[in-house]
Amino acid sequence: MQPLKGVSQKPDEQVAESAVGGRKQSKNSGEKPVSLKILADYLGLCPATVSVVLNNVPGRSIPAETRERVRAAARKFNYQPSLLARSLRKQRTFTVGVLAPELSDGYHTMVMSGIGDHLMREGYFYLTAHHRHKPDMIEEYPRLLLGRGAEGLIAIDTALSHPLPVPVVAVAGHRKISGVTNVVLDHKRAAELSLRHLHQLGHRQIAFMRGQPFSADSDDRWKSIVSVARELGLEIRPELTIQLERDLTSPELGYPVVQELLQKGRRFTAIMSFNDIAAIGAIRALRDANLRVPEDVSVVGFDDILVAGYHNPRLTTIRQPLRHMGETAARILLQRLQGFKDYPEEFAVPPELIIRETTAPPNKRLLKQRG
Amino acid sequence: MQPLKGVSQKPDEQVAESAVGGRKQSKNSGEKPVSLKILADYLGLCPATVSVVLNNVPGRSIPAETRERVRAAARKFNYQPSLLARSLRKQRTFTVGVLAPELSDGYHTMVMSGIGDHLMREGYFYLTAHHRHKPDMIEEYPRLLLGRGAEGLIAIDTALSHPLPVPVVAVAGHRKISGVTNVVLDHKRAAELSLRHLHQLGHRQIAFMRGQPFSADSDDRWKSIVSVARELGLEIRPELTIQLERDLTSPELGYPVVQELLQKGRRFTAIMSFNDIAAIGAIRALRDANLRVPEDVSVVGFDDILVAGYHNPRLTTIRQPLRHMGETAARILLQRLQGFKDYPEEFAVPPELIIRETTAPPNKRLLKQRG
DNA sequence: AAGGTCTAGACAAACGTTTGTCTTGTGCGT
DNA sequence: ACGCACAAGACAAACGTTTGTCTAGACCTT
Repeated sequence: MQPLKGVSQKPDEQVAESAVGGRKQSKNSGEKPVSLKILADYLGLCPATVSVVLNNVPGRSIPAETRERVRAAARKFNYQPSLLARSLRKQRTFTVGVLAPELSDGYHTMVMSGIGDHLMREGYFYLTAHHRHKPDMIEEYPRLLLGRGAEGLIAIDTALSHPLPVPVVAVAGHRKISGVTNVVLDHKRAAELSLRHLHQLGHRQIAFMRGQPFSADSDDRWKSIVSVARELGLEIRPELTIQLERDLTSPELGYPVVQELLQKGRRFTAIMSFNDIAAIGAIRALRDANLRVPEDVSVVGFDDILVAGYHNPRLTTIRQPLRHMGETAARILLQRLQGFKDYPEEFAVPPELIIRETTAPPNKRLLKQRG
Repeated sequence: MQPLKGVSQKPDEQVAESAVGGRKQSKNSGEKPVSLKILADYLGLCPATVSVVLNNVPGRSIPAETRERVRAAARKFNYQPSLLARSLRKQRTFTVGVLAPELSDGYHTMVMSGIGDHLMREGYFYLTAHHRHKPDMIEEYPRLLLGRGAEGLIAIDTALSHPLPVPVVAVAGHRKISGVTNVVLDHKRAAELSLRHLHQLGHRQIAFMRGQPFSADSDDRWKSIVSVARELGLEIRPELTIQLERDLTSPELGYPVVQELLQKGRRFTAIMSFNDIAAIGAIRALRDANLRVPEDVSVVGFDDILVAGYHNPRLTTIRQPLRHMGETAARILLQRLQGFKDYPEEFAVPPELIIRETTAPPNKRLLKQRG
């Protein structure tokens, strides 16, 4: 018999046996993990056979007794196959890469949460990278993730610039790129819901926020608003249009721009914000100018991030089913990884209007006063 | 010359050259990534030599001309080494695992953000897993992550039950486990800051929230409060003590418990909440009972998650430097991975009192009325 | 008793790297 | 002309798996 490396000689040793049942993991703390080869040596078998047993490979004849012996040994030494080695051999890593601009704000994490749920449920792992909208990182990280074994990528709000050699699903990425499936909000529907809501309440003087140029959603959303406004016969006035520029995820994003609008003496009875965060900033600017929300000015947010419902007053907003979009993205990616060729180029998810406390009919009297 | 697999025969071919400079990545979309062996075949060298050049291994003599030839070829075929294979060979993956209960709420994502920043800066990747406080998952995922190649683990608010064979850093995990470094808040200091603040304002009838049993921080924080209260001569009354039970990350966590307190007619002028989310729920319950915050009841939160500053009224709270704690955790873990043996068992980070709008002197008149 | 079929498992190659050792050839000094 | 040092790179083993093929013996059939 060969000398064994790192493990006890005696198969029937009691001490080691109890280390499995009890909490004596600490015993194994410093030691290397047990490999197939070591296990095989211990059992007097060859590694291949052990592998076959442990993976229940069909079409191999191994007697039940041997199988049990192998499994017992695996338990005993707490054998964990090296997924690294397995991945190398099988050319499958069961790992995908997730790319996001940021990890700490509500939008992305909500999507990530949906992605994570689905991936873990399906037995996949994921590597995360964030790029803060920096183009060189957006260029570099996909490569790194692929090198690191990612079989596919999910990109959240990320402006991918060219095709990649693996399946990619983009959430809120709007460029059409070959090989990239886009999971997007149905922005037309979103614009309909929000504008119609304000219109029905009686608002006609509405201030609009356009998203930052680097945000993937900005363009589509704006086009939809323009289109729906036309349908409703609502005028979009340039002097009531705010262009966001700053890369912020705090309400400060919406505060100064609304403040400026007020200082210039513009008249409006409602604001359609680009997102909830900016809406909160806008509301603060309004309050600081002694305007009440919604009595004096109505505000509609966008996204329905967690904060929206907690805010005071609670925010009327367009809900993006973010978690669901994340799940959808993960699901589509996994389907594509499983060789499903017939995937959609775009997958639109319907938004929902959540009416809370920041919208009300316009205050005619006030409007007159301020003009 | 050997036949080459998958790449063009001619080294000087113009088309391939331009594929590197231009955006023609799409050409390579379906194909397998180029391996060292293929590259070597193409160059008429052996894989080892190519590896040596590309990694700038010192102590090897390769003429500059050959080196340049190799590098040119690598660029040309957009060679990306398989980190999988490299990891297997070098027994280093540059990957760590991150374990969290949840991905979508402010607390964990803020910590994750700090972790992610530091790890990426140092060239590490990380795999994430979330367990929703389910014990079997807390048991299983570390194993999986290790099998997947994680060299170390960071556990956020996770009740690890036993030592692991790799370095572990826990954020807000309070059990002392061998091999686990704890990054924790200085809870004693936190209790001092918040209680003293309320005490100085004049509050004597304070309702307290105790965290859920499964939350790692709950115990320590409570003990600190009890201890500081004693020092200040403040009485902690059982009928004003709320025990949180539900596993929620929404304000609903704090709403019903405070409502119940009010219905029972308890007198109090301030609430010390277990966290910001619960504080927001508490405030809502107070408002729904026609009590004003802070005029009638003061509320102190905990964590200073993003929402705290956005809320209306803006929340007075104890800031946990969450991002910083994440960074610290990552830094300690990396040090330990680099063989730094002399790591601390515990690393306490000081909190900060953020005074905003939810605390004010007590309303004596009201207190009398309600009694 | 010879041939055939099955069983139990060994063997070897492969995945894509890295790294220690070995070989070949060239140029040098004497 | 000889040995030597050094340059340039080949060779092989290893990391831990998986999987297709092969073999030795056992058992069965006629």
